[in-house]
Amino acid sequence: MSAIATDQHLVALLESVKQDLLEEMYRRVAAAGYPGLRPSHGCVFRYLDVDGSRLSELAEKSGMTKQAFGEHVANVEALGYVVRIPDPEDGRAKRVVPTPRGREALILGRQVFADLEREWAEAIGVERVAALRETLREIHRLQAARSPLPAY
Amino acid sequence: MSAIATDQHLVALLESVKQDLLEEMYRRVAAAGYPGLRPSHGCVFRYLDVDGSRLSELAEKSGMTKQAFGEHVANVEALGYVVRIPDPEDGRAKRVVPTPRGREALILGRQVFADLEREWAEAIGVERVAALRETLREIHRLQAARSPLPAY
DNA sequence: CCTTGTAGTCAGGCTACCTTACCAAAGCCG
DNA sequence: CGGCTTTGGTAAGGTAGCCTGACTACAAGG
Repeated sequence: MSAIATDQHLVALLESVKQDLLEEMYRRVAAAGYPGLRPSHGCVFRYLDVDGSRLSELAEKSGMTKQAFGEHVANVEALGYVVRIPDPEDGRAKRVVPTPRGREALILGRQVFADLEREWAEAIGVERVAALRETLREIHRLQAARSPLPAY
Repeated sequence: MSAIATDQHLVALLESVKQDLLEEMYRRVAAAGYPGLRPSHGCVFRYLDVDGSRLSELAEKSGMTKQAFGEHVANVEALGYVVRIPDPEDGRAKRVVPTPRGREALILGRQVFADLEREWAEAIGVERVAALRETLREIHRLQAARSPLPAY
């Protein structure tokens, strides 16, 4: 729903940079020997404890339904990066646990994000990258304050 | 695929702010009497000329297939914001033309984006919003230079 | 004309979500 | 203890937003 100068459209810019970040990350992770991972798998790893976590706990943190989340876990499991084991403390529950390879990929992924940000800082200045993050956070706070969350 | 401090994760921040922008925009447009529009309809309006445009032209500018684009046009047409009329100059082609209401919504949408940015500027400073845009553009250029486009 | 190219549609498929309905174990609670 | 409710997870089916491949209708050049 906009605009003459599309290369300058904030929505497009935000989307592009997000895409750039994700693509570059998964490109490097794949190149390092951990192929098959897609952006949507990020939700599995994002909050995943190295010792494993409850499925529904991860789903809730990700803001997804258990079903949707469970599907991603199944995919990532099929790729060999995690396994689902019965929770010894609760017969209903299952723990999502990274395999050794999964743990490596997890750590590498986080590393790559840090690397990328460092590279950007070298290219355009540490303070500008910091300012980017800070500005984004402030705008988000501002906007969140404006539209009260859907009543909970 | 990350990270401890998730509120600070750049990917999440970029996504959040993009969402904020889109949601607030469509909220205001709907509140102003133009309901039913969704973010995915943006592609129809984004490059739409006030006098109408060719479907395939819009599709190409949007980086989508004609089929996918055509579906969005059909949706937006069902909402009464555009019509598809045969192109008088080419019997194969059709022109996507905004209805009067569509034209109003189109202009309002662009207005709202400008308003929002101005409001942000008032809240956190003009130069910071400008810096945000500029930094995003630079990072995108940097990253685009790094990964050469899929050979064309 | 007849061939080749272009504009748009139709059919079908995939991914990433959702809702509704269910099962099975856990946790009260009388 | 036996039943009721809650909770963890799965199953089935649906939707939005994209894709590819196959097709039709018209255009345009020999």
